[in-house]
Amino acid sequence: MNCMDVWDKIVAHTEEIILPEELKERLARGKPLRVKLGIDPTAPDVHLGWATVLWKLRQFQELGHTAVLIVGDFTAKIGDPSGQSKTRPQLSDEQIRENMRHYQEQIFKILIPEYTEFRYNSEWLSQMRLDDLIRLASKVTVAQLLVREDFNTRYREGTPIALHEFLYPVIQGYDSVMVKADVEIGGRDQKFNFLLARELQRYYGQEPEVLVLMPLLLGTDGVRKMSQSLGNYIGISEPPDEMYGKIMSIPDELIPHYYELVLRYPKDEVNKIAGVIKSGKVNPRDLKAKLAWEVVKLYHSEDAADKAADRFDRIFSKRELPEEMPTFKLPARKMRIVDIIHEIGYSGSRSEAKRLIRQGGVKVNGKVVDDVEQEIDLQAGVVLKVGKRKFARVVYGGDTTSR
RNA sequence: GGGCGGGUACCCAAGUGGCCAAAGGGGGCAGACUGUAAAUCUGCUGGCGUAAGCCUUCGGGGGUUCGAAUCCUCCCCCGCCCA
Repeated sequence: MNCMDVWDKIVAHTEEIILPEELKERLARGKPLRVKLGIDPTAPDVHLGWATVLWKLRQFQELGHTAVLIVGDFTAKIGDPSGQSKTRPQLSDEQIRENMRHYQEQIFKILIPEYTEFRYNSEWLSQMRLDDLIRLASKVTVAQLLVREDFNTRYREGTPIALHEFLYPVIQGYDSVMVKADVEIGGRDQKFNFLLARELQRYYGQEPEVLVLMPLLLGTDGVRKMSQSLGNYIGISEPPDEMYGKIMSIPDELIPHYYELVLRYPKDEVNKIAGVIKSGKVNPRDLKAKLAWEVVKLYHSEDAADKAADRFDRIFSKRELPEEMPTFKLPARKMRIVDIIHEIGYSGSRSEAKRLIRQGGVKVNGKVVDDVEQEIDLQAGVVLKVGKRKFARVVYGGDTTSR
């Protein structure tokens, strides 16, 4: 692989690199680079959007560079002292450990463990003294911070901005200083924070890190970026059926976008796909099914992908029953339909179950049951469908409940 | 420290004594239509109850009243302006 190949590979699928010459220059030195990636331990699910960043990081690893993962445990332990933000809950050591265990399981589906270094930022932040912090803070002006879009709009709209929120980007930048990052990688929404890191590194006499900014993947709603807190995400560890189903439900316009960012297809192929969709020659559904299949294959297996596709077609295209469904054993021979639904956990409350029944969303053995009071004979076992996608086999069988 | 404006359900937001479990929108769920897409239409959207109804919810505590999201009072929190 010659230099040009390497460079093309690195640039592929990135949104922006700041500055490319600096990166070229550093790569040319032939020494392993330290590539920083910040991790928020409060959001432990790796989703497809985040995965695009991880794949880019993996490329660096394949080229012999080191991934330096900074776990933001310090800030996670503080939480959001003003209590304003639900996305920044306060976590205990225990929870952080638990989240990180879960996180690593997923992350190493993509990253190479031997080239991955984990650092917890409490390591240096908990040692920091107030005078250190003030000195650090003096390097950044409020005007500078107000440039950041979300701060800016909140300021203009008069919604509160707590002082510590201003501090977070500064602290994040300080992390870069502490690990002497050569490169920092992340979504393009991190640009502001990353630029600040460069300035701080310069202040501490370090060569500023190169920024590798990745495009943001749109979530299943097709409008906002994929994010755990917005609930529009597809996790890389989700069961195959879920994953397949969620991908099938993305808006059509997103198909090329997903081929590009999730499957990392080269630009010209993505364009070809977009062209085919536009031409109307192919049912977008088929391209979406292919996409869903590929993604499940990527994160699970070919076999799992086949099964998921098959199940999907059965349930939604042919409107048949899935081959497999969970079985619940309930302790009574006859039960009211509301109670059954609630008992097997397919509704959050009895009222919700009633609602579903009244709206015709519940079927027993293929027949709509719209009477909340309807008693169901479980002696022989029944097949229950709740809403569009929940199925269960329910049978009388003592007091054990199992899936 | 002073003045003004605020805090309502998952989110935004109306409501200023009973007709308020609380308008409207968003989101979500369900149904129709479909390709579990989009768009559209319809319905539902605190809990318990077969139901009548009961219970909990309008920042928190006390109070007035037959009755409070609405009035009084104290407290907490936020924004703007002045210092």
